[in-house]
Amino acid sequence: MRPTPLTEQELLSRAHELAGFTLDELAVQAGMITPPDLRRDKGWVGQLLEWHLGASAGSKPVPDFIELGIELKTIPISYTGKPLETTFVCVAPLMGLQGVTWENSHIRHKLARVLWVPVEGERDIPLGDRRVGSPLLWSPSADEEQRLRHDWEELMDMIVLGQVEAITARHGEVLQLRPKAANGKALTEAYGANGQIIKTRPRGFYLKTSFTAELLTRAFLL
DNA sequence: GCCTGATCATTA
DNA sequence: TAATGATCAGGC
Repeated sequence: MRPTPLTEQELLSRAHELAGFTLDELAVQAGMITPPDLRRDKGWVGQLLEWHLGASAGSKPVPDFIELGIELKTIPISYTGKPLETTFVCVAPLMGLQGVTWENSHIRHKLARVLWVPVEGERDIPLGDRRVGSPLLWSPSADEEQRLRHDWEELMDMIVLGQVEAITARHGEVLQLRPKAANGKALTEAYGANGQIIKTRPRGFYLKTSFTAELLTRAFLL
């Protein structure tokens, strides 16, 4: 991959340089082969952008740009510029929750500073022909953080009370809790309704498309 | 299994 | 057609 950017400005300007290129063009530069589609390569676009931007973390549980504390997120965009998918943030802790607060939560740190890179995502555009858009370096506004915190506290309360299996994607205005695993057979431990420990599918926190649409729109209007 | 990168595919 | 629940690949 390219050298890791040393400053926020360097990272942002490098991201701006990618705007307008197709994924095929970026793949050639990276020495990668564009897959026919994303059915078996769901993370390919993210990995391609990681290469171009010099993300350092790889698959480690730390920010993509460790030194800068910045997380990289590619986001598939429709013809009208709206996100086509929810955005996975991180796995939800289901055990060992004593002392966990919004302030010290994994998700809050993950979302503290995010470099959003929109990429055309309509399925009728061949993968290699999709173009990269203009990047956005984002931190939650006070209002956005308040809404995130509200949903997070509601969801975590249910988890602590042993109600994880009663949570659906409909809970939360901006943040969802949904299964996150290789398949339905993956199981992890969680609190049960009667204080016992149960086995359940691992869950992840996802940002709803309406929320990420707002972010992109707000930045575009400014 | 957990974590990274996410999108797929079917339903409501 | 948007949203939900399910799933794919790779490294450790």
